[in-house]
Amino acid sequence: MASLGDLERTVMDVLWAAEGPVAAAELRDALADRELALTTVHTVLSRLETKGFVEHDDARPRRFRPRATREQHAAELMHEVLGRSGDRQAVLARFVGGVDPEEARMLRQLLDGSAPDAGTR
Amino acid sequence: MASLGDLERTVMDVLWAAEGPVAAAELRDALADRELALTTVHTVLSRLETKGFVEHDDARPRRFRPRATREQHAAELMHEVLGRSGDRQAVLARFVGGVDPEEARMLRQLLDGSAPDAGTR
DNA sequence: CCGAACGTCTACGGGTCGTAGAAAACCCGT
DNA sequence: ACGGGTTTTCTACGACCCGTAGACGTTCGG
Repeated sequence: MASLGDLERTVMDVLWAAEGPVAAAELRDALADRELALTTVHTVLSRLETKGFVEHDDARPRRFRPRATREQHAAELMHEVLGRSGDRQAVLARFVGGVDPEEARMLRQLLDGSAPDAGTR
Repeated sequence: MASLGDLERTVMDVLWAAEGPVAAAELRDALADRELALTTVHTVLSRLETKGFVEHDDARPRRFRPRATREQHAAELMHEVLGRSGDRQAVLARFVGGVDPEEARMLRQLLDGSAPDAGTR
Protein backbone atom coordinates (compact mmCIF):
# COMPACT_ATOMS: atom_id res chain seq x y z
CA MET A 1 0.00 0.00 0.00
CA ALA A 2 1.28 3.43 -0.91
CA SER A 3 2.41 5.43 2.05
CA LEU A 4 1.78 9.05 2.88
CA GLY A 5 3.93 12.07 3.48
CA ASP A 6 3.39 14.45 6.33
CA LEU A 7 1.13 16.92 4.65
CA GLU A 8 -0.68 14.17 2.86
CA ARG A 9 -1.50 12.50 6.13
CA THR A 10 -2.62 15.79 7.63
CA VAL A 11 -4.95 16.35 4.72
CA MET A 12 -6.37 12.87 5.11
CA ASP A 13 -6.97 13.61 8.78
CA VAL A 14 -9.03 16.63 7.89
CA LEU A 15 -10.98 14.70 5.32
CA TRP A 16 -11.59 11.88 7.74
CA ALA A 17 -12.71 14.26 10.43
CA ALA A 18 -15.10 16.05 8.10
CA GLU A 19 -18.78 15.30 7.90
CA GLY A 20 -19.05 15.25 4.15
CA PRO A 21 -16.97 16.03 1.07
CA VAL A 22 -14.66 19.00 1.33
CA ALA A 23 -13.52 21.60 -1.19
CA ALA A 24 -9.90 22.56 -1.65
CA ALA A 25 -10.41 26.05 -0.27
CA GLU A 26 -12.00 24.63 2.87
CA LEU A 27 -9.03 22.40 3.29
CA ARG A 28 -6.67 25.32 2.97
CA ASP A 29 -8.62 27.07 5.69
CA ALA A 30 -8.72 24.03 7.91
CA LEU A 31 -4.93 24.02 7.66
CA ALA A 32 -4.61 27.77 8.04
CA ASP A 33 -1.66 27.40 10.42
CA ARG A 34 0.40 26.06 7.55
CA GLU A 35 -0.34 29.04 5.31
CA LEU A 36 -0.57 26.89 2.25
CA ALA A 37 -1.24 28.21 -1.19
CA LEU A 38 -4.39 26.84 -2.70
CA THR A 39 -2.45 25.20 -5.49
CA THR A 40 -0.42 23.33 -2.93
CA VAL A 41 -3.58 21.85 -1.56
CA HIS A 42 -4.59 20.89 -5.05
CA THR A 43 -1.31 19.19 -5.74
CA VAL A 44 -1.58 17.17 -2.59
CA LEU A 45 -5.15 16.23 -3.33
CA SER A 46 -4.32 15.07 -6.79
CA ARG A 47 -1.47 12.96 -5.47
CA LEU A 48 -3.78 11.47 -2.88
CA GLU A 49 -6.15 10.72 -5.68
CA THR A 50 -3.45 8.98 -7.69
CA LYS A 51 -2.63 6.92 -4.66
CA GLY A 52 -6.25 5.94 -4.33
CA PHE A 53 -6.94 7.67 -1.05
CA VAL A 54 -9.45 10.24 -2.18
CA GLU A 55 -11.89 10.89 -4.96
CA HIS A 56 -13.76 13.98 -6.07
CA ASP A 57 -17.15 14.71 -7.50
CA ASP A 58 -17.52 16.87 -10.57
CA ALA A 59 -19.40 19.68 -8.92
CA ARG A 60 -17.94 23.07 -9.34
CA PRO A 61 -15.75 23.71 -6.68
CA ARG A 62 -14.68 20.09 -6.69
CA ARG A 63 -15.35 18.34 -3.44
CA PHE A 64 -13.03 15.69 -2.16
CA ARG A 65 -13.62 12.79 0.13
CA PRO A 66 -11.72 9.77 1.43
CA ARG A 67 -12.32 6.48 -0.31
CA ALA A 68 -12.10 4.56 2.94
CA THR A 69 -12.81 5.48 6.52
CA ARG A 70 -9.90 6.14 8.78
CA GLU A 71 -10.74 2.93 10.60
CA GLN A 72 -10.83 0.84 7.45
CA HIS A 73 -7.53 2.27 6.44
CA ALA A 74 -5.88 1.62 9.77
CA ALA A 75 -7.23 -1.90 9.94
CA GLU A 76 -5.99 -2.61 6.43
CA LEU A 77 -2.58 -1.32 7.34
CA MET A 78 -2.51 -3.57 10.37
CA HIS A 79 -3.42 -6.55 8.24
CA GLU A 80 -0.75 -5.63 5.79
CA VAL A 81 1.89 -5.51 8.48
CA LEU A 82 0.65 -8.79 9.83
CA GLY A 83 0.67 -10.36 6.40
CA ARG A 84 4.22 -9.37 5.55
CA SER A 85 5.53 -10.75 8.75
CA GLY A 86 6.51 -14.37 8.82
CA ASP A 87 4.96 -15.96 11.84
CA ARG A 88 1.50 -14.44 12.06
CA GLN A 89 0.63 -16.19 15.26
CA ALA A 90 3.73 -15.01 17.03
CA VAL A 91 3.04 -11.48 15.89
CA LEU A 92 -0.55 -11.64 17.08
CA ALA A 93 0.62 -13.00 20.40
CA ARG A 94 2.96 -10.08 20.88
CA PHE A 95 0.35 -7.71 19.66
CA VAL A 96 -2.38 -8.71 22.07
CA GLY A 97 0.19 -8.83 24.83
CA GLY A 98 0.50 -5.10 24.35
CA VAL A 99 -3.09 -3.94 24.31
CA ASP A 100 -4.41 -2.42 27.49
CA PRO A 101 -6.90 -4.41 29.59
CA GLU A 102 -9.83 -2.26 28.55
CA GLU A 103 -9.25 -3.09 24.96
CA ALA A 104 -8.46 -6.69 25.70
CA ARG A 105 -11.90 -7.05 27.18
CA MET A 106 -13.41 -5.46 24.17
CA LEU A 107 -11.50 -7.73 21.87
CA ARG A 108 -12.80 -10.75 23.69
CA GLN A 109 -16.30 -9.51 23.23
CA LEU A 110 -15.76 -8.88 19.57
CA LEU A 111 -14.35 -12.33 19.08
CA ASP A 112 -17.11 -14.07 21.02
CA GLY A 113 -19.97 -12.19 19.52
CA SER A 114 -18.42 -12.70 16.13
CA ALA A 115 -21.29 -13.01 13.78
CA PRO A 116 -19.54 -13.94 10.53
CA ASP A 117 -18.22 -10.75 9.02
CA ALA A 118 -18.95 -8.45 11.93
CA GLY A 119 -16.97 -5.26 11.69
CA THR A 120 -15.71 -5.94 8.23
CA ARG A 121 -17.70 -3.30 6.46
CA MET B 1 9.23 4.72 13.70
CA ALA B 2 11.65 5.05 10.80
CA SER B 3 10.56 3.12 7.77
CA LEU B 4 12.57 0.95 5.46
CA GLY B 5 13.40 0.96 1.80
CA ASP B 6 13.20 -2.08 -0.36
CA LEU B 7 16.71 -3.30 -0.02
CA GLU B 8 16.75 -2.41 3.64
CA ARG B 9 13.73 -4.57 4.25
CA THR B 10 15.24 -7.41 2.28
CA VAL B 11 18.37 -7.23 4.37
CA MET B 12 16.33 -7.27 7.54
CA ASP B 13 14.54 -10.34 6.26
CA VAL B 14 17.82 -12.15 5.86
CA LEU B 15 18.96 -11.10 9.28
CA TRP B 16 15.70 -12.15 10.83
CA ALA B 17 15.81 -15.50 9.10
CA ALA B 18 19.39 -16.15 10.21
CA GLU B 19 20.29 -18.22 13.19
CA GLY B 20 22.90 -15.91 14.60
CA PRO B 21 24.76 -12.75 13.69
CA VAL B 22 25.74 -12.37 10.06
CA ALA B 23 28.74 -10.81 8.35
CA ALA B 24 28.44 -8.39 5.47
CA ALA B 25 29.97 -10.85 3.00
CA GLU B 26 27.47 -13.51 4.00
CA LEU B 27 24.70 -11.06 3.42
CA ARG B 28 26.01 -10.24 -0.02
CA ASP B 29 26.00 -13.95 -0.79
CA ALA B 30 22.55 -14.45 0.62
CA LEU B 31 21.41 -11.76 -1.80
CA ALA B 32 23.49 -13.06 -4.66
CA ASP B 33 20.64 -12.55 -7.13
CA ARG B 34 21.01 -8.82 -6.66
CA GLU B 35 24.72 -8.85 -7.46
CA LEU B 36 25.45 -6.23 -4.88
CA ALA B 37 28.86 -4.81 -4.22
CA LEU B 38 30.08 -5.44 -0.71
CA THR B 39 30.21 -1.75 -0.03
CA THR B 40 26.56 -1.47 -0.92
CA VAL B 41 25.76 -4.00 1.74
CA HIS B 42 27.82 -2.03 4.18
CA THR B 43 26.06 1.19 3.38
CA VAL B 44 22.71 -0.40 3.92
CA LEU B 45 23.82 -1.97 7.16
CA SER B 46 25.12 1.26 8.51
CA ARG B 47 21.89 2.99 7.65
CA LEU B 48 19.95 0.24 9.35
CA GLU B 49 22.18 0.75 12.33
CA THR B 50 21.48 4.48 12.38
CA LYS B 51 17.79 3.72 12.28
CA GLY B 52 18.18 1.40 15.23
CA PHE B 53 17.33 -1.80 13.44
CA VAL B 54 20.63 -3.63 13.70
CA GLU B 55 23.75 -3.64 15.78
CA HIS B 56 27.14 -5.21 15.27
CA ASP B 57 29.74 -6.79 17.48
CA ASP B 58 33.36 -5.73 17.28
CA ALA B 59 34.71 -9.03 16.04
CA ARG B 60 36.71 -8.89 12.88
CA PRO B 61 34.58 -9.33 10.16
CA ARG B 62 31.87 -7.41 11.94
CA ARG B 63 28.78 -9.47 12.50
CA PHE B 64 25.37 -7.86 12.37
CA ARG B 65 22.13 -8.79 13.99
CA PRO B 66 18.65 -7.35 14.38
CA ARG B 67 17.89 -5.48 17.57
CA ALA B 68 14.34 -6.81 17.68
CA THR B 69 12.77 -9.99 16.42
CA ARG B 70 10.67 -9.78 13.32
CA GLU B 71 7.64 -10.45 15.46
CA GLN B 72 8.43 -7.70 17.94
CA HIS B 73 8.93 -5.32 15.11
CA ALA B 74 5.68 -6.23 13.39
CA ALA B 75 3.72 -6.02 16.62
CA GLU B 76 5.19 -2.61 17.35
CA LEU B 77 4.26 -1.43 13.92
CA MET B 78 0.73 -2.63 14.43
CA HIS B 79 0.51 -0.78 17.70
CA GLU B 80 1.86 2.32 16.06
CA VAL B 81 -0.78 2.20 13.37
CA LEU B 82 -3.42 1.60 15.98
CA GLY B 83 -2.16 4.46 18.10
CA ARG B 84 -2.14 7.03 15.32
CA SER B 85 -5.65 6.20 14.35
CA GLY B 86 -8.40 8.05 16.11
CA ASP B 87 -10.96 5.55 17.27
CA ARG B 88 -8.92 2.62 18.52
CA GLN B 89 -11.92 0.51 19.28
CA ALA B 90 -13.42 0.92 15.86
CA VAL B 91 -10.09 0.02 14.30
CA LEU B 92 -9.77 -3.06 16.46
CA ALA B 93 -13.29 -4.06 15.55
CA ARG B 94 -12.50 -3.86 11.86
CA PHE B 95 -9.22 -5.56 12.42
CA VAL B 96 -10.58 -8.62 14.17
CA GLY B 97 -13.38 -8.74 11.66
CA GLY B 98 -10.74 -9.51 9.10
CA VAL B 99 -8.72 -12.24 10.75
CA ASP B 100 -9.42 -15.74 9.63
CA PRO B 101 -11.26 -18.11 11.99
CA GLU B 102 -8.13 -20.06 12.83
CA GLU B 103 -6.46 -16.99 14.11
CA ALA B 104 -9.59 -15.72 15.77
CA ARG B 105 -9.64 -18.88 17.87
CA MET B 106 -6.06 -18.38 18.73
CA LEU B 107 -6.64 -14.79 19.70
CA ARG B 108 -9.42 -15.84 22.05
CA GLN B 109 -7.05 -18.22 23.71
CA LEU B 110 -4.37 -15.63 24.04
CA LEU B 111 -6.80 -13.18 25.57
CA ASP B 112 -8.23 -15.67 28.01
CA GLY B 113 -4.99 -17.08 29.16
CA SER B 114 -3.65 -13.57 29.48
CA ALA B 115 -1.44 -13.54 32.49
CA PRO B 116 -0.58 -9.87 32.82
CA ASP B 117 2.17 -9.08 30.34
CA ALA B 118 2.13 -12.39 28.51
CA GLY B 119 3.82 -12.13 25.18
CA THR B 120 5.15 -8.65 25.80
CA ARG B 121 8.75 -9.55 26.17
C1' DC C 1 -18.70 39.44 -21.44
C1' DC C 2 -15.55 40.37 -17.60
C1' DG C 3 -13.31 39.62 -13.48
C1' DA C 4 -12.61 36.52 -9.73
C1' DA C 5 -12.37 31.94 -8.21
C1' DC C 6 -10.91 27.45 -9.56
C1' DG C 7 -8.17 23.76 -11.71
C1' DT C 8 -4.18 21.86 -14.29
C1' DC C 9 0.51 21.54 -15.55
C1' DT C 10 5.11 22.19 -14.69
C1' DA C 11 8.96 22.84 -11.70
C1' DC C 12 12.21 23.02 -8.08
C1' DG C 13 14.65 22.05 -3.77
C1' DG C 14 15.40 18.93 0.06
C1' DG C 15 15.38 14.23 1.74
C1' DT C 16 15.71 9.19 1.37
C1' DC C 17 17.51 5.17 -0.78
C1' DG C 18 19.95 2.06 -4.01
C1' DT C 19 24.21 1.86 -5.68
C1' DA C 20 29.13 1.91 -5.61
C1' DG C 21 34.23 3.81 -5.98
C1' DA C 22 38.43 5.43 -3.33
C1' DA C 23 40.91 5.10 0.14
C1' DA C 24 42.13 3.80 4.75
C1' DA C 25 42.53 0.01 8.24
C1' DC C 26 43.33 -4.53 9.12
C1' DC C 27 44.80 -9.42 9.14
C1' DC C 28 47.31 -13.64 7.48
C1' DG C 29 50.92 -16.15 5.49
C1' DT C 30 55.50 -16.12 4.60
C1' DA D 1 57.91 -7.14 9.54
C1' DC D 2 55.79 -6.94 4.74
C1' DG D 3 52.62 -7.37 1.01
C1' DG D 4 48.38 -8.49 -0.77
C1' DG D 5 43.80 -9.65 -0.18
C1' DT D 6 39.72 -8.45 2.85
C1' DT D 7 37.06 -5.33 5.43
C1' DT D 8 35.50 -0.84 6.82
C1' DT D 9 34.71 3.94 6.20
C1' DC D 10 33.77 8.07 3.60
C1' DT D 11 31.99 10.31 -0.09
C1' DA D 12 29.03 10.67 -4.07
C1' DC D 13 25.56 10.40 -7.43
C1' DG D 14 21.21 9.64 -9.63
C1' DA D 15 16.35 8.37 -9.06
C1' DC D 16 12.34 9.15 -6.80
C1' DC D 17 9.10 11.15 -3.33
C1' DC D 18 7.08 15.08 -1.26
C1' DG D 19 6.24 19.94 0.18
C1' DT D 20 5.74 23.90 -2.06
C1' DA D 21 4.07 27.02 -5.45
C1' DG D 22 3.93 29.89 -10.06
C1' DA D 23 1.87 30.28 -14.83
C1' DC D 24 -1.63 29.77 -17.34
C1' DG D 25 -5.98 28.08 -18.98
C1' DT D 26 -11.09 27.32 -17.49
C1' DT D 27 -15.37 28.33 -15.62
C1' DC D 28 -19.02 30.68 -13.16
C1' DG D 29 -21.71 34.68 -11.39
C1' DG D 30 -23.19 39.03 -12.24
